[in-house]
Amino acid sequence: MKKPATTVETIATTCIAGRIRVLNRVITNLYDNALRPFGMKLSQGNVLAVTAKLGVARPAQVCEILKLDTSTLSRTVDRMVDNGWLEVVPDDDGRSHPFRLTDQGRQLMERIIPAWEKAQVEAARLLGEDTLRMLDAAILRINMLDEH
Amino acid sequence: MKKPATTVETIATTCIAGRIRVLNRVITNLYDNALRPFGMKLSQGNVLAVTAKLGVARPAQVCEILKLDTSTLSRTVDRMVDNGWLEVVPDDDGRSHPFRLTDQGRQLMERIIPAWEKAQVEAARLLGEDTLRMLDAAILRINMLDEH
DNA sequence: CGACGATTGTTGCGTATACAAATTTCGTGA
DNA sequence: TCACGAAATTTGTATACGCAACAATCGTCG
Repeated sequence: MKKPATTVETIATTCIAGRIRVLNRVITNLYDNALRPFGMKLSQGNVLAVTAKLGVARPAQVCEILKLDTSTLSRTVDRMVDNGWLEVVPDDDGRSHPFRLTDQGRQLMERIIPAWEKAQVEAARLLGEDTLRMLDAAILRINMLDEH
Repeated sequence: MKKPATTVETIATTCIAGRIRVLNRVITNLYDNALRPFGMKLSQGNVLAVTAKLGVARPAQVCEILKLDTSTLSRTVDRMVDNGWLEVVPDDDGRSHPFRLTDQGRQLMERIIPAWEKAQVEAARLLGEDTLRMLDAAILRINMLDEH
């Protein structure tokens, strides 16, 4: 039964969030480098992928899945519409602004797959199998909380 | 020996980086909320903590530890100097701009500890012990690469 | 000494991120 | 119907992040 006695000097190495952020930067840069030739970054790629899965996507729904603030997604979608990868579709409910992939967006997804797979292999090698299993578990737990 | 046959619809749920980013957003928000009463966000808290550990810190060194681009740190340090938490110290080598905590910065660190600990407990509960172990392992592997 | 390459940071620019506040539209109850 | 609260999204503002280009300083080799 030892009391940890946190000191400012120990926080740097023990902070869970700090270490997740380091991980995030390293891995994100890896994918961003892989996607750069296509003029696309991972954050937009994720939106594209989720939209591909949903068919027609409502912003709130995508934000729920990606745990993104709606204001963040709003501007990301703007850029992707400008790039010709997404298009807004009309909806009965005037408050809703659903969107979907354009043909160009779907073609881009297809073209990107090899680069994405390469980054995926690299990331898996870098992190190790155990880490990947734990990532699955962590995401599961996070998603469970929302449904509760 | 099955070929995975990646399709655009499956990428959303399998992308390692995408899931790490989700994790990062959830956990970062948790700590940012805890630190908000102190006018401080986690990203600055990490710089503060690393600086506390180093005593006198050189930018390149902090960037190496946090895997941050030097341009990002440069501007974060500016803000923290403006806030009175860091001070730049002179150096023989005119290229170097090392910095350290001010008294005010160290006092802030001390005051923050309870809130940080609370977030830390919450994050640990949310992620589970196994995930924390994987985080240790992942960071270790990442740091090993640099030394190689 | 003096030019040149290497080291160390900073600036310009565009995207990503979230909170707070504003906006638009919807549903409902008087 | 119309007024008001709820729901869905956008705007305003500030920080975080990285790449490319620039700036400043240092070492060294001739």
